[in-house]
Amino acid sequence: MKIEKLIQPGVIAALKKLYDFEPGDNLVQLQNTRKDFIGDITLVVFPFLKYSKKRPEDTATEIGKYLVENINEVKSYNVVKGFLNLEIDNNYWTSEVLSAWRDEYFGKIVTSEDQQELAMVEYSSPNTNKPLHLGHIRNNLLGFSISEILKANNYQVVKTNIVNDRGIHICKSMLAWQKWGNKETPENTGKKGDHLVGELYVEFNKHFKAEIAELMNNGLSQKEAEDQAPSIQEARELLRKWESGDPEVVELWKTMNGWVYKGFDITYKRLGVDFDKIYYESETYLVGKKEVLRGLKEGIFYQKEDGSVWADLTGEGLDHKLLLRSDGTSVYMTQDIGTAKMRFSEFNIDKMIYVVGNEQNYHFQVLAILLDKLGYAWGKSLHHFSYGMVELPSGKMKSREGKVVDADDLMEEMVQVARKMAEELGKLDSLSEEEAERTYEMIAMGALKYFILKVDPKKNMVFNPEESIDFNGNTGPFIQYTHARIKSVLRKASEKNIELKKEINILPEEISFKEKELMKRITLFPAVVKEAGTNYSPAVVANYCFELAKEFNQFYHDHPILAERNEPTRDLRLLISATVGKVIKSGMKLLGIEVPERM
RNA sequence: GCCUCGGUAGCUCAGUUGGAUAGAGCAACUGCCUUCUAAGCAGUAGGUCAUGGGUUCGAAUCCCGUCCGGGGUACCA
Repeated sequence: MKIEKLIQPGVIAALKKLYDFEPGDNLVQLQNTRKDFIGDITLVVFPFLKYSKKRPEDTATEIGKYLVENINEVKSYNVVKGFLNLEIDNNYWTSEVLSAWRDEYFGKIVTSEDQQELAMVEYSSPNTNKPLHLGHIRNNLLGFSISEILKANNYQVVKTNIVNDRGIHICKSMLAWQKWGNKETPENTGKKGDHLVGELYVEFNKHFKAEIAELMNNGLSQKEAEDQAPSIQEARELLRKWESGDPEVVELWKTMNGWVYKGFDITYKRLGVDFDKIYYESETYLVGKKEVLRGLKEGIFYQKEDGSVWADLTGEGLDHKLLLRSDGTSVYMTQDIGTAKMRFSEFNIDKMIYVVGNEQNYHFQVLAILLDKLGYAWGKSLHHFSYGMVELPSGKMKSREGKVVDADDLMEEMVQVARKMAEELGKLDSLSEEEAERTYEMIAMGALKYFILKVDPKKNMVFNPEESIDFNGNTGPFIQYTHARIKSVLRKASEKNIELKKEINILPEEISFKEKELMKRITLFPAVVKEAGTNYSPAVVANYCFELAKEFNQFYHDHPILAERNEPTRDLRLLISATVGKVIKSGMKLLGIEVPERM
């Protein structure tokens, strides 16, 4: 039982008895006692003063006395100003840790399948004209992690990806291949497919930019130049041909997208993310178009004289939104409407979550309204999991200029650093080469993932490519290392035939401050998982894991475990160690981070 | 212009529904491996929580103004 659940009713009863006052739950403010004071949990009594009509100290004392007399687990109290610090009996903490250790699902809420809601999480959603970069990494890691967190909060989760496989951006790469590609393929160059296509995209922009400059020299405005440059005209022509099903163009499109998918698969695999269902824009945009036309027919939308279709959102305090261009082609929004329709007809979705950058807040605000207007009850309930940008010290990444941190390069560098570091420390000498490689990979990904996920998703973050991501301090490897240490102790324990006991018979007064701190920290895990789910925040889990690992390392430093002579103490320390290891492992799993047995 | 999000130590970030003396890590400096893994532990130093008001027992947190920055407001995605 959670400690708050134990104390809260007692406080309410105390207030009723002492002051004949019944507070709402939110008036009873319980918080963990700060380290500088004695106690485990603290009640803030200021809100009760107007009912007690007494000084804060006296009010606190009266309530404290009542709680000690009426709740077994409350051992003692002390009062500092308006804060009532309660000390909880140590037996409570040991029994909580014991049940955490025994509970296979500790921290998770799991019921039978028919009681679970279905959440669909869309993430990644790449364009197929360039390789994945650090921004995509944040997206993928957040999407994967939030899926794991939702599962731990009793959701059935369908991970989905909408691949933006059609449109003008692909045609730019296709055109570049036709004109300047020299018949290069991944096979004849050995290049990764998505990288090859990405190079072509940059190539296109190089020519495009030069053409614009020339046209502007000839007196055109920037806007006119951008519209009339031969490259863009040709790319548009390719798009028209694609839409009309020109076999040659469609063939090239299929081939180049195929290259890209092969490349993406490698990146996704190394990153450790996957999908249960993949949608392709080329298969959903026509559905969207149909929906928009239906909306037009039913008078939900309107058409301008040039043929373009719009939604009037002024009633919602927004602007007018384009849904179909004057030439009848669809825009981003059109496709998202189609995708949503397909998803909801295919799955019984209770909660739809879009993991998409905050630059698209407006887009999703509009999408929700449009779906609602089109008559879908679920429209309003979609959730845009909006996350901040990854920036370089010099500012935003720009893929058009090739100014990006490439996902594959970054992962490879991380592994190299991890390998070098492990070799210098001589840590993995006892492992086979294969196991060592696997561990470098695990540590490198741990460092990268933790670096990204420990930051509040809502906030922008800065990545400095000049400084490699740390492996010491508040990092993934620090937490992984803690786990490996614990595993090492457990291995040694079983070598010595020291078993984890089912009961702990330690005298409460023999429990040290740090031991108790650790036990308290362990019991917090379920609340952390829940909070992470409610707030869509892997960062909450990440920071918890760090605190837990840090406290364990402090404990480990000056508490002998196996060497401890007093058996009950040894048993408790071993139990704490094992449970911390278990919690670290499942916490890190929620972040998509594996933990090694040795490192 | 309008909408929106943000500004916490030199740097990267935490900071629960408003609570006690604002915390970590990195970088700098100093100690600790004959003992269960030193990718660790302990310590020193580092702050006008952008800024000015307001709300109250109490504000980094809530409200208003100002300054600075990001994003959006496209027949781009």
